[in-house]
Amino acid sequence: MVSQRGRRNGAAVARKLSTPDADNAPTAEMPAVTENGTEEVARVRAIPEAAVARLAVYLRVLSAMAEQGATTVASEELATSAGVNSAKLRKDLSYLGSYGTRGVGYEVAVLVGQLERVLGLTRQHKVAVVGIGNLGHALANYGGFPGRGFPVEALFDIDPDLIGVPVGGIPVSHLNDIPEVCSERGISIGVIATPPPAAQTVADRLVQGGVQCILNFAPVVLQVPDHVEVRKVDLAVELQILSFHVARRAENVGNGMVVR
Amino acid sequence: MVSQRGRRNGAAVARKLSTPDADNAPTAEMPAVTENGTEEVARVRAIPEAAVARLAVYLRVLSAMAEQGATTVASEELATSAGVNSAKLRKDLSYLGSYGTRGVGYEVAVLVGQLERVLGLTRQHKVAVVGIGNLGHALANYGGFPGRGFPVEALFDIDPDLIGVPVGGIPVSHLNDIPEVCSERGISIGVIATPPPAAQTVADRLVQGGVQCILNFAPVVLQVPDHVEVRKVDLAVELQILSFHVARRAENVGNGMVVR
DNA sequence: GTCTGTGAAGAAGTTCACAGCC
DNA sequence: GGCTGTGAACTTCTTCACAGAC
Repeated sequence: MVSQRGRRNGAAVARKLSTPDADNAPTAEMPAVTENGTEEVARVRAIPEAAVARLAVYLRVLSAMAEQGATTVASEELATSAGVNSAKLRKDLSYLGSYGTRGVGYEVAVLVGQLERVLGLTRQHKVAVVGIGNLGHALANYGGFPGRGFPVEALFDIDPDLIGVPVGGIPVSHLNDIPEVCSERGISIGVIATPPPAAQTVADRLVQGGVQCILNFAPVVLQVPDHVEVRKVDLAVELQILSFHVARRAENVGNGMVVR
Repeated sequence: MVSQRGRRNGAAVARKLSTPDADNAPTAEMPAVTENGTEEVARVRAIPEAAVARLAVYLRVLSAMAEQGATTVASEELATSAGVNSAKLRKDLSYLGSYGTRGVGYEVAVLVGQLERVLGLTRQHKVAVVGIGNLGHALANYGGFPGRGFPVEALFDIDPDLIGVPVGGIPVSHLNDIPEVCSERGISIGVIATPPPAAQTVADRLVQGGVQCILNFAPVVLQVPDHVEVRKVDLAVELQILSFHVARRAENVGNGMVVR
C-alpha cells in the first residue's frame, strides 16, 4: 500500500519543493550552480505542467491589479479574479517559493517579479510568424505580441506577391529562407499559421533554423524532435468540444427545454 | 464528506461505461443511494473531459483517411497519426462503445459516424463572431468555420463604420443588438474576439441572447452562469508557457549550449 | 498470430483541512 | 481574528498488460 505519490523513481525523493525562506531559487539567467552529481538535487524544477498555464493567468491579473495601485492581495481575491479556487492558487504559488505573508497576503510587486522570473519573461523571445493569410496577418499585427517580451521579428509566406511587402513593419520573406533568417535573427518561437499541408514542412524548416518552440495553428499533428516544444491551438477542436457539451446537455434534458 | 468511490473498493463498482449499442447511453450504475436526497442525477459520467478533445482529433485524422480511400485502420496506425499512444486511443474509443474488430481494426466509416454522433456534429451549431478586428475578421472569413457544421451566422462590432458592412457575406450588427439577433437566428456558439474590456459585457449579452457556449479569445476571465460553457484561447498564455519551457531548458544546461 | 477492449496499477492534478505565523 | 503553506486524501487521467475475439 505504499502511498508514495512521488515521482518515478521510488527513491526517497520527498518532493523538496518550496524550500523555506532563504531564497535559493535558481534564477533564469544565472548559469548558476554546481553540477550535482550524487544524491538528489536541491533544485526546484518541479512545477506541474498544469500549474504553468495558470501562473501566466495570475501574472496577468496581478499586473492589472498593480496598475490599479494594489500593493497586496489575498489568495482568495486573486483566486476569484483568476477564476480558480484559493487552495489551488496557493498551491500553485507555493511552487515558486514562499512569497506570501501569513495573516496578510502577497505583495503584488514581489509576486509579479517571481512569476516573470519563473515564466522566463526576463528575457526576450523573438517570434516568427509563418503564413501571412488572414490569421497570420492578425497575429503579425498584434504588434509585438501580447504582453511584450515577444517581439515579432520575422514573417514568412510562399506567395510571391507578398514577399518583401512589409506587414506590421516587417517585410515578408519566403518560406525557403526560414532556416537562414531564423538563425540570423535568433528566433526562438515559430508560429505556424499556414494551411495544413504546409505545416509539417514549415515546422521542419523552423527546427532547422534553430527554433525551440512552435505555436501551431494548423490543424495538423506535427512531428518534431524531442527538444522542440509544440503547443497547438485548434479552432475546430475547440468548437467540437463545445458541440459535445451542447449535445450532452441535450441528452440529459427530460423535457421541453430548448437546447441549441 | 462521505464521498468515496473508485479506488479502494473498486471491485464493487466496476464502472459500467461503454454500453454497446443503444443510442443515448446514460450508463446508470446504481448510485448506492446515499444521503444526498436533493442533488440531481449527474452520474452519467460518461466521457472524460480529457478524452473529448482527442476524439475531435481522431475524427479529423479519420476523415482524412477516408478521403484517401482507407476503409479500416488499426489502433496503432490511427494513434500514430493522431500523435497519441495506442492504449490511450483504444481507451478513448472504448468510451463510444465497441466498434472495432479484434484482430482487424476499426472501420473508418463507422468510427467517423460514431465520433460525429458523440461530438454532437449531427446537428448544426450556428456561430456568432463578436469583435471584427484583425482576429474577428480572420475568424469570420474562415467561411463556415472549420469542418463545416459551424456556420457563422452573425457578426457584431461596436464601430459605427463597420455596422452594416458585410464581412464574409454577413453584415455586421451592433453590439447592442447581440441578444436580439442571437435569439432570432438561433445562435448557439458565441466567439469573443473583442478587446479585453468589452469581453464581459459581450458575454453577458450573448448569454441574454440564449447562447450556450462561448469561445473566448479575449484575455479575460469571464463570469457566466453555470449552464454556459466557456472555452478560452489565450495567445499570451500559450507564449508564456513556451517561454517557461525555454527557461527550464536554459536552466538545465551545464555548458555552452545555445538556448534561445 | 493479430488486434481490440478493459481491469488494474500508476501518475498527475485537485481539494481538504489544519498547523503555524501574523 | 485572518491568511498562507502544505501534507494527505481524493479525483482524474494515463499506461500497462493481458484476456478474448478474430
